[in-house]
Amino acid sequence: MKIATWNVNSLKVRQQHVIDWLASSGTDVLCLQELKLPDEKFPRAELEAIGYRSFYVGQKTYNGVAILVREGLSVDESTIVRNIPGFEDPQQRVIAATIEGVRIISAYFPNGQAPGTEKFAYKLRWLDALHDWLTTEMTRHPKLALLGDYNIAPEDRDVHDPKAWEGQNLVSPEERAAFVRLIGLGLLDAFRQFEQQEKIYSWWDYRMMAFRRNAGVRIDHILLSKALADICTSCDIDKVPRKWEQPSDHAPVFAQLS
DNA sequence: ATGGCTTGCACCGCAAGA
Repeated sequence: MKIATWNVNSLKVRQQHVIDWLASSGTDVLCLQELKLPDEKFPRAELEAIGYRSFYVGQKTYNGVAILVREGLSVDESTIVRNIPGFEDPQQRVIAATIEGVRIISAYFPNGQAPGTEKFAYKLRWLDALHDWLTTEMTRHPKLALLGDYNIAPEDRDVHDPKAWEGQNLVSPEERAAFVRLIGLGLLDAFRQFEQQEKIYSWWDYRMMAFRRNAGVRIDHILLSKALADICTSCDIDKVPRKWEQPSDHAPVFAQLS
């Protein structure tokens, strides 16, 4: 099973990119973030036409997450969870589904704006709530994958210019500590389970020709429980869609399970 | 130098992203 995550920055604008990438990559399960559309505008029929079922929770203008599943894979509708249980939040950032016995979670972590702001405090509260919920999820589902836009670059090697970024949003000690706490639940960063080239990133600013300069950060991740990490044979970031016309500022991250 | 694009909303310039 090939699983992937992609922040599309508007599914309305990127609908054809998603369809093209699904076809070229052979992905079985694709987690999407930043749909930026309400549920009634989700392109369910268009994705069904190319052989994918959609599970999603959206809202107007902001946020919104989905899981696209190749037809033929077993999904029990009763396993679908939207949002973090017990965490009151009008922002739609989480959807989970059990697919072929694998717990798949698609998550759009808050951006946080900057340390010290109210949005940053919300990010930390949200990270706490995610951690607490995952504690239970991990015991219920030994085979668990947390995919999404984490808005956290875990280490300096995940940042093109660590000096310039030091202490800033996405790399601050508080955010990195939260990432380490997730790892502490028994999750492994799929990307780091393999030999990787240096300076591999998943997001580049639209401005300042950041992509051409490879001035990026690695903030989109696939975390796997031990049972899944044991059967994971590769994890990579596909930069190609970032070169397409009118691209998302994020590139898809994908992993092959057995 | 805190901008530089891109998107959505709404109809103009602003919020938000990271």
